[in-house]
Amino acid sequence: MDDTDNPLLLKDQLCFSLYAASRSVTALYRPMLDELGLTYPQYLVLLVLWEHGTSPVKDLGNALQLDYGTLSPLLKRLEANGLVRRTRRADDERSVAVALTDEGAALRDRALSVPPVIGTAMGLKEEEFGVLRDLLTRLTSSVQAYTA
Amino acid sequence: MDDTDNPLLLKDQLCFSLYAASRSVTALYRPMLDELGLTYPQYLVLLVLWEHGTSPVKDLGNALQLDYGTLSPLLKRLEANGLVRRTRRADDERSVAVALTDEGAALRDRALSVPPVIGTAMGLKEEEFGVLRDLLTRLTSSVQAYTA
DNA sequence: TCAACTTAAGTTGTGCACGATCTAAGTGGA
DNA sequence: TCCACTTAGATCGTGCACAACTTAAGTTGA
Repeated sequence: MDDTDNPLLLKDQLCFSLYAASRSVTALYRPMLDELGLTYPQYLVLLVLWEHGTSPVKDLGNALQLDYGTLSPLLKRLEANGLVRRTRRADDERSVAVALTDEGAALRDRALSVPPVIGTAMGLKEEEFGVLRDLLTRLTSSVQAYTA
Repeated sequence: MDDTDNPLLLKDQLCFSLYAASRSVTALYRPMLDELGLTYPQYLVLLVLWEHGTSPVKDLGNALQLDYGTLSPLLKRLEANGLVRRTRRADDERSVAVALTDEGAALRDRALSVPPVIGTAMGLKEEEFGVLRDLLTRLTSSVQAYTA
């Protein structure tokens, strides 16, 4: 078998580079987020809340591309840990508003120390960050357009 | 708060682009792998076996950067589905050799139709694939060097 | 030789992801 | 009005990921 004609070589698979990179970055976050009592997806939810304030579960799902099956139990854990509060909206009883508690809002200050460490560990040049983010964003929207 | 000084904006986080891209690509694979009766991590294990033949669990773990806690049950499911066979090595009873069954080996032919579809759906230019894969590979090794 | 150590693998528990299913609340048209 | 439909969210089951722990086999040095 001629390797140059083999489309199933692991090292050539972009999908595997992506999968491995994503897990390695999550692993990089883990010890720092442990100190904050957060998992990586929980951290992402808080990023949205710190940025946009109280949001319905649906908006969190849109922002992070996660469904209720993932978010409902995750938010329940965040609530159990005292970082958010969930309340049914009065004007639409179907909707649940997720709000930061004082403790959840205060955690933002401690989280500010995280991104610089991540950036350093990634070891890319300044302009490479932009190139990579742009390629990933285009890849994702192309794939999602194809799936839809 | 001035957005340009906010290091916690979701859309600026490379880590989120990575996380979202990885999940979207896995979702792209899902319907095609469903037809083969595989999950995405199972597909990756088979890529290694198709390429290298019978391998100890340890080597699979090294190739895919997965630990025994992930691989042991995954391999048990692949074996239950008749795609691989696990046998203790005679020369070192600690090691378990994972071999393809005839059925597992035959699945390769059907898997050959998958990569072209994935490539099309990603919608990147020819040279962008290489750039992206290279950036991701460097990112991963830099992050892993930092973690170690 | 045999106790200390290392290595390969498995097990358990927690927390994502996601498909499938369910419920309850809101909406719209004949 | 009221029935079909849609929407927001929760729940359940399966399969990763990964940390922590356990077991059994192999290795090594005093």
